[in-house]
Amino acid sequence: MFGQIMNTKLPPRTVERLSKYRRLLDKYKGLDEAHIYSHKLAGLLNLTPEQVRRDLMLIGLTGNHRKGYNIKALIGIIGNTIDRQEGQQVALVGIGNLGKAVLGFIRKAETRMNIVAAFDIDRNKINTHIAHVPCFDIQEAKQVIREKNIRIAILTVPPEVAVSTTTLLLQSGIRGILNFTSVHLDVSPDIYLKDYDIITSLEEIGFFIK
Amino acid sequence: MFGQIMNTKLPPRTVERLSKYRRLLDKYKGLDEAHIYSHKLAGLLNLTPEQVRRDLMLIGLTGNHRKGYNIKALIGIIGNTIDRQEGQQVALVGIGNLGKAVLGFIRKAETRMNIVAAFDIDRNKINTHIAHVPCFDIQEAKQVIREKNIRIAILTVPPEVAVSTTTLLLQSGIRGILNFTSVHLDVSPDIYLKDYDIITSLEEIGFFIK
DNA sequence: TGAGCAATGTGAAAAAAATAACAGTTGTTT
DNA sequence: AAACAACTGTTATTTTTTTCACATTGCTCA
Repeated sequence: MFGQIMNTKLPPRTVERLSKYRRLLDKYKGLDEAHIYSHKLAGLLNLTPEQVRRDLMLIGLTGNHRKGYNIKALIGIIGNTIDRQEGQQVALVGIGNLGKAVLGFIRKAETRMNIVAAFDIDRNKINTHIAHVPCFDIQEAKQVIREKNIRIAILTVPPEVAVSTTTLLLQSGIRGILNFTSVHLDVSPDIYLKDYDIITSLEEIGFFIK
Repeated sequence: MFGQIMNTKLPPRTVERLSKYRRLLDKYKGLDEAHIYSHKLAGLLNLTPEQVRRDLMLIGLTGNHRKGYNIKALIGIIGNTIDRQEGQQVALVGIGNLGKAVLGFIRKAETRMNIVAAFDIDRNKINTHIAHVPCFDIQEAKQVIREKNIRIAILTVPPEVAVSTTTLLLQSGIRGILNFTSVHLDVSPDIYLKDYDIITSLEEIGFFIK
């Protein structure tokens, strides 16, 4: 309906920005105008208009030379590009403060990334629901991940068990990991790993403002 | 002692990696060998040896052509490069699940980024200590931030108040922000802002593994 | 209707970052 | 002590990402 899925490779930075365009515009949807200019969108996200136009060009979205880009079409095509049709299943591994916080975030956001299982070792959490997500014993991970067709894990376990947990996850078929532990995970190149390294980020900020 | 502070501009990616080298090597310190090869260090962090050598070159560290890089010297020079002598003061703003988790992380890590104050609106938290960090009413932010010479804030407040809180922080003299809210913050270019956008990261992972 | 303006779309240039290539060093071995 | 091996230091090349520049388009309004 909104143009075809582009299976040409997109630059990682573009994918990142596309996700942001959509989240921003989800709020605009319905309200206000039906269209938005590249410079408006750029301004809202501290980008340049050229960057925005190029990103949209790459996913085959064409705007109106006078009115800008149709917001619904934009949201639609971004969805066709970066989502799987049926959404993707995500597991949360480690239900501590951080895990709960992440759950809260994602529940509020409009996204097709569905957290469908959480894992922990705490008997008090296992077999309960947290924020509507069923909690399992990490022992059952392999089975649950297979059954629910989960490919992505958010890793919020204590650092001591980060490596062993990762090994288990990879054996269970996980293909992408969002790593909140400060532990470096050594994974093969076909696994998509994204590190959220708080200390490093802080030190980076520290360096650049001094 | 370990070579001079280089005040030439370093690429952001280099600064990021330097922080990681140090964290990794802090664990090696004392143990094992006194030296490490670029290819060993690269292997441990999934980088290329060339990248490592270039980074170290940029901070003026020179290795031994046969033995590699002296680990203590490496840690020392990275410190001289990216730390302030006296460390830097950081505030945690918003003491929810996420805030507490972040506190836990940083307390465990060896870093000169010191969290010296936390802010919230919850009467039950104000004037207590959490993980040895004193908690203040956000109303007092301006005063406390000035007094304690805080320049960096970790923003873990609910999205509804993200923008207003940021305004307050910037008025109080904060120069760098690590933003955990999914809200886009529009700050002037002289403020160093780093976004931890969980949804975007997840969608990016989703795209690249499909 | 047609001139003007304010967008878009995109090739080309520039900047930033990563990778390759290799000469130069240093310890080791015979 | 000469040949070797395995590193480092750095220049050159390639790749990736951003920015520039400008022709083209589509609405508006005189």
